[in-house]
Amino acid sequence: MAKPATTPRSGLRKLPSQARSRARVESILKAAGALLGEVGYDGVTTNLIAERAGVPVGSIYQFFETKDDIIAALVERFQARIHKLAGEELDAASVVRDRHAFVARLVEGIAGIQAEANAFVCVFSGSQSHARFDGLARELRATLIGHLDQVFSEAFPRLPKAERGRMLAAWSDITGAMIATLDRSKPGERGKLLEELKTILSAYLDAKLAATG
Amino acid sequence: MAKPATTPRSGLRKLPSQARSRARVESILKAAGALLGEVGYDGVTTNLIAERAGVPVGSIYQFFETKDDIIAALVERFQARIHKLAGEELDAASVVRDRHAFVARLVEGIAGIQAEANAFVCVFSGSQSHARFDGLARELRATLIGHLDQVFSEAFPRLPKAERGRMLAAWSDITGAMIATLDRSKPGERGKLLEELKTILSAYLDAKLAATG
DNA sequence: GATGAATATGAGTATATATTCATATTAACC
DNA sequence: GGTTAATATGAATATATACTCATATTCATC
Repeated sequence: MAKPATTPRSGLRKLPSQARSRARVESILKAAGALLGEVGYDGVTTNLIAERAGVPVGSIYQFFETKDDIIAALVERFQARIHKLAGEELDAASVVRDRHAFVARLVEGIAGIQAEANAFVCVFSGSQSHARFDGLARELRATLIGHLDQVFSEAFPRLPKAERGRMLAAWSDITGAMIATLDRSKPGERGKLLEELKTILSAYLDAKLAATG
Repeated sequence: MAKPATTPRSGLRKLPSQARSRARVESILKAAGALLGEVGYDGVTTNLIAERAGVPVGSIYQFFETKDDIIAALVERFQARIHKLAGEELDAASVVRDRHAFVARLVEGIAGIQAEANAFVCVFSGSQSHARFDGLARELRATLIGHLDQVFSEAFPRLPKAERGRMLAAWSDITGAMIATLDRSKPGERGKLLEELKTILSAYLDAKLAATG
């Protein structure tokens, strides 16, 4: 009775096996991601998500145990994207070759999945308000900062470890703040804000490197 | 009966006339500001504030109409500080003279009132989740960004207005994000994080100016 | 087209949290 | 020290929101 009919994976209460339900799960995730950007984590209610997704509340709980599991599913996708970026485009050699291009690819990569990025922001910078996100936030840190830390330590061996850590923490904070702004920006501004974020991170990186030689 | 005994001002339901109650209002504000940094706006409950302040819940409502009025009172103090900074230390001449020192004074000025700064962050970057903060957020923008905008337009006339606007918006986002991190940092890290914030804002400003000549 | 499994539905429940209010205590002033 | 206004107190109330569940519908497979 409480046993799910299909083996649960990936934070889903049960795997949607029919096309109909798979589409529903997608619409729920999409609605939740968009709403996160618009009204923030605590502004998001299950009823809001359901309404936006065009499904009744009950359907949400057909596939997700809790509201937070929706966020968690989005974060999982975010992490998958980071892994993909890491494997394909963001290695030590490419930072050394052209660090501004590296920053640009990172920014574009994250901004390319706005709904998931909104979940990242909510968990990453909101974990202090919601203890249940602690574990997820740690994972996120390991995924994003951990990878960059490795790349940078290889690319810039003269930059002390502590400095690198502070810089990457700040990078994440800055990126998170701008992602949030991005989501509320007018369509025409979006591109300019992305350029702004690239400028900020690049200038900051340059300054850190200049300070250490 | 509903009429307050003293003329209400400054968001307070009634002015505390005795020393005892004035101290209570202070302890409530202090507790609320600290908790904002620790657990965020939605993590703050009136019971938590009361407990931390060492007063019963009822006492909060003796002086504040709603929970948000506590935040509003903190924001008011934040604005007062900005006005003070603006009048005394942050004018166009001083940016032109030494813009890194200007940034440093701004950062120190804001970081010097952590409890109030936490309220600033909560209203400034949280207004999307809480419509009731819309007006307050607009005021904050006018106070902080408005002043800097004026100073910068005088100091750097070659920087286009739109660029200036984007930069100041980003400045606020960055500062907000770092303030939040600051509050959760270990005591020993605080100073270094403040330096980091100065580095970021300075490097960004330099980059913008370099791009425009 | 019949049968069981998957999915849909939304009114109803449980819980958390802001706010009140009736009552008790303390200060101020004559 | 008596009187009134200010303040204190926290159990009780109102409300919002996450989540459930009994029932209805749709899908897959024969």
